[in-house]
This record gives sequence, C-alpha cells and structure tokens, in this order.
Amino acid sequence: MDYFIKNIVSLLKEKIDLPEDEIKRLLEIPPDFKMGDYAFPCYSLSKTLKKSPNAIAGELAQAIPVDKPIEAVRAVGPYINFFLDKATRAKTVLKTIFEERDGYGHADVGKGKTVVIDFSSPNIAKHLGVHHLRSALIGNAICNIYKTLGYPCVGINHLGDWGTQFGQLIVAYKKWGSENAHASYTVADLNNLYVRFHQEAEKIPGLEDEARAWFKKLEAGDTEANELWQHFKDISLKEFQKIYDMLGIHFDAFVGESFYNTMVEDTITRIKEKGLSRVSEQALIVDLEPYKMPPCLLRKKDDTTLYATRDIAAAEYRKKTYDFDRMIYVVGSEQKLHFNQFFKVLELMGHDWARRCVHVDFGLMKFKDGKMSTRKGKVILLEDLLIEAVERIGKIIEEKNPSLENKETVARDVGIGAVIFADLSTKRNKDVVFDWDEVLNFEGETGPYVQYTHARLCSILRKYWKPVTADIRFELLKEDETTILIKNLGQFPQIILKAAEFYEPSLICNYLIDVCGSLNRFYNAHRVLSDDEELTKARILLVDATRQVIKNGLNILGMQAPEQM
RNA sequence: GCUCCCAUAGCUCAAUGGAUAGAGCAACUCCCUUCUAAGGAGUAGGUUGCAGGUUCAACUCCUGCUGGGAGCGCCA
Repeated sequence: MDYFIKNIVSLLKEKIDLPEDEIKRLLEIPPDFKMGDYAFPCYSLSKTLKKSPNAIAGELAQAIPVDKPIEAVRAVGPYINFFLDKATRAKTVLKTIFEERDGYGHADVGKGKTVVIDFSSPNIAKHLGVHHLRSALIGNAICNIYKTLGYPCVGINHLGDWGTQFGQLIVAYKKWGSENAHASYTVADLNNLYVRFHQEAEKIPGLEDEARAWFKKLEAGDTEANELWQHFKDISLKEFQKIYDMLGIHFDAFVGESFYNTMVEDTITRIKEKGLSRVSEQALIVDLEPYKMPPCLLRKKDDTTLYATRDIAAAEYRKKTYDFDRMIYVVGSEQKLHFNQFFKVLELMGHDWARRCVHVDFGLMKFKDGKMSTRKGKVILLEDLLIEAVERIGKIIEEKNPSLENKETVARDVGIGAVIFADLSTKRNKDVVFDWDEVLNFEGETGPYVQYTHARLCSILRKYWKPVTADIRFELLKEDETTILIKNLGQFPQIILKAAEFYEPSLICNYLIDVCGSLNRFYNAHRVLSDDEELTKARILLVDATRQVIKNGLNILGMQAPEQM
C-alpha cells in the first residue's frame, strides 16, 4: 500500500469504528488539489453515529493529530481532507523515480504467473488494413503492461492460415492466376484473387463447392494444395513482418491455425467421449441451449473443421505448453459470441482454467459510410497510413526544426507514434470511425504532443549538462504547478495496475496527457535553469523525473521517446 | 425475432456511486530579445438520448423506451 494512504488509514482507524480495508476503500482523491491530497467522506458514518456527515467531519478533523507526512487535516462539508507535507511527498516520489529509472512503475505482482496474449492474428493472403491496427496495438500494449507488472508474457500471433478461404484462394489461383510468374506473387495479387473469387462466386453457382472441396483436400494433406498454401503463407508472412517492424511489434510465436490441424481429431474425440456433442443437420455440434447460446459447430457436413474446433485445440495446447495463469484474446467485439461459446465448451470439457481465458474485445473500425471489407477491396492499407504519417511529420520537421539530426528516424518515431497513440487513446470498446485528419492530427491530445513534451525536457537537461542529483532541497518545490505535477508523477504505478486490471491501454494515454499538461503549465510558469543554484538543482530533478515517467509510459504503449524533435 | 455494445459541449473523447460534469479539436482573444509556440493562458459552448426506479447521494447501478452499431449453424 502507498506510504501516504497507509498513514492516513492508520490515523482514521484510531477514531472510526471501521475495518482498515473499508477505510481504504472509502478514501478518495479530491477533484481539486486545493481540497487536499486525500479525502474521507463521512456519509456512511452518519447512520451509525446518528449525526450529520458535516458534524462528523468537523469533529474528526479536530480530533486527528497532525504529524509528519500530514501537513493539515481540514473538514470541508461532509469530507475530512488530508493535506500532505509537500516536501515529504516531493522527496518520496522524486527519489523513487530517480532510483528506479526505467524500472519506475514496475512491480512483481505477476511473478511466475504466465500470461498468454493472442493478438493481431490476421488472415493470410489478405492485406493488413487500418482495421487490423486495433488488435495489434492493444495487444502489444497489454503485453507490455503485464510485463511491467512482472508477468512472464507470451505474445502469440494466431495467424488465420486455415479454413475454407484457402480453398477459395486455390480455386481462384488455378483459374485466373497461374499464368503469372509464381515467384513474383505478392499479397496484392493474392488479395485480388480473393476479391475476384467473391465477385465470380455470385455469378457461378458451383464455385463455392469447388472451394470447399479444395479445402478438404488441403486438410487431408493433398500435396498440390499444401504446396500452394505454403507459398501463399510465405508471401504473406514476409509482408506482415515488414509492417510489424514498422510498428515495433514483436511476437514470441507465429503459430497459425493450421498448426492445430493434427490435434483437432483428438480434441473432437474427447468432446464426443464426454457426451457433449451430437450430430445435427449432418454437422457435429455442442448444444449450448442450456446456456442460452446458439450451438458451437465443431465439424461441417463435409467433415472439415471450423475455427471454433481449432481454437479449442489451440487453447488446450497452449495450456500444456505454457501452463498459463491467464490467457487473453485481443479480438474484435463482433466475435464476442464465438468466444463465449468456445470458453463454455472448454469449461464443459472440465478445464477449470476456462475461466482464466479472457476475450478482450474492442470496437469496430469503420468508414463514415460503413464497414471496411476485404472482400470488396474496401480498405485503407496499414502501410499507406504509416507512410503518410511519417511523411507528414517529415514535412513538419522541415518547417519547424530543419537543423535536426536523424530527421528520418525522428519522423518515423513520431509519425508511427501518432498513429499508435491515436488508436490507443480511446476506450477500447468504442467503435471508431476512421478519419485521416483525426489520426494525422499532431496537436492537442496526441502522440506527438507527448513526445514533444519529452523532447523539451531532454533539451533542458542537455543545456544543464551537469549530472542530475536527488540531493536537493525538496522544500523548494512548492508552487501549485510543481505540486500538481509531482502528485501526477506519483500516480504512475497505480495507473499501470488499473490498466492491467481492465485491459485498458487508454488509461495510460490519458495519464500521459495529464502529466504533459501539468508539465507544460509548470514549464510556462517557471524557469528551470537560473542563477539560483539550489532551485535549479531541485527543478532539474523534477524535470528529469517527468522525462523518465513520460518515457516509461510511451514505451509501454509501444512508442519511442525521441530526445529531440 | 433474440443477444451483446454504444449514446456526455458543434466534433472527438474524460469523469473508483460522492464536492462546481472536465479535456482536446473547431471559433474568437492574448503570450516567443526567456530552457523547442508540435506549447501555455483566456472567452464561448451542457436538461449527460427519453421515462421511471434504487440510494443520504446517479453521467455512473436497475427496468422500460428511442436511436446507432455488431452478432445469431456449416467464413474467420
């Protein structure tokens, strides 16, 4: 528990007949810093004490001894407000950051509890569009958040490299694609074939059946089918890797659905043995009627499997391989039902760890006039967006800071960062309408704003040139702007815990915006470097601490923190 | 038809059941001989979709409704 909270709770415990945990739970942070640092609302006491909350607050505030880290205790209406001694807090917060450095915000709560995170997971033979951004970025950020808290993390890219669509692709390739040189094929070519298949399938009746037949051959191990499939996969992976490199996203494993093909028979057998499945309309299903859900399909009438089957097999395999404490699937909310179904099947199979599987869903990304669709070729390529962002930042650099070194690197870090931050900064379950101007806005609450703030702080530290020391007079850090900033910096570890609890990277974005706002107000109101040596030393420590917090925060989001821009 | 998600300033979004609902963008005003103006200050902008309910207290919880999105057996 936080040192200050602990102190306040123990003070209150002397006067109030409530358990420690309850007091801690009720303790809140006032909306305005002028109301103090912590507040205890007296509403709940009014019933038992049979007095008005205001009177209780007044009496208790009088009775509580003011000592050490507490500077004042004041009753305001029904609240008892606690004011911390500024110097003590400044010392506690800034010394911690100064000592922990890149480790500030880290914890060991996750020690030994492996977390498997399934994210990005695009389909082979299709382009990565802007709508693929969300899973990749949210998943990567959650991965970083959990790592920060000490959880061993395994990031898995569960590639969509299996299913009827590959039958479709093979058909399309054999009909319209084979005259092209095999080796020069790109994802664009595959994508075109895919789009063409769906166009033609509307006119030619037997085409879908033909595709299903090819998928059956693929699942049965047919050589020609497998060679083509492998080729499509190689082409796609190469192109995907390029984008992941641009985004700075790393996976511990690229294991596609196809990998589980050999395991599904065993999985189905066990489901059958447990009496969970039955045949319905020639397909094998698990009836989920008692749980108010549509049935989960395990096998189609042509005997091929479905993704639910492969997901079940994959979950079992991962449990065996990683012995995870928790498994997180970062997949769009349109698949909510699928996950509820397949988690339920895992549970019915007797896997008690099924409740440790979480579907971290997120809202759909769409255009103003509707949904993005790979089939109709209605997408914006992720690569195009990233290139555009980097180019626009490049122009701004030419305009504002033409003498900057490493322009290309900085433009890349800031451009990509802008896209990452824009995507992560709203709560994940909201649908987002893709808007170029919004994603490529670099002013206000944006990634570049946070990075710019960081660069400014680095600039001050460069000018100062002497080593930063924590041996300063903390009582000099006393202005309102300073106090608020220090308070913000001290909240970082709590924010990370909360972001992990709710699987919500946007909390880190909001927090960073808060810190930057506080810093910039401080920056505008007070000079850091001055003739006053003691004051300069003190403010430099504050600047360095803020720089450190911003950097740590950005890194968790998967962004770089350039020192100049 | 059934299920899930969303609704807060003109726009995009915040707000562990608690004090005066806050930011950014857009508009209008100011602040660079001062550590990076990709910044800061200010003005203006609200019946928190509607109607009930629970509570000492509701943007927050419950019910109903309206509007938008998504899903609902052989795609993933």
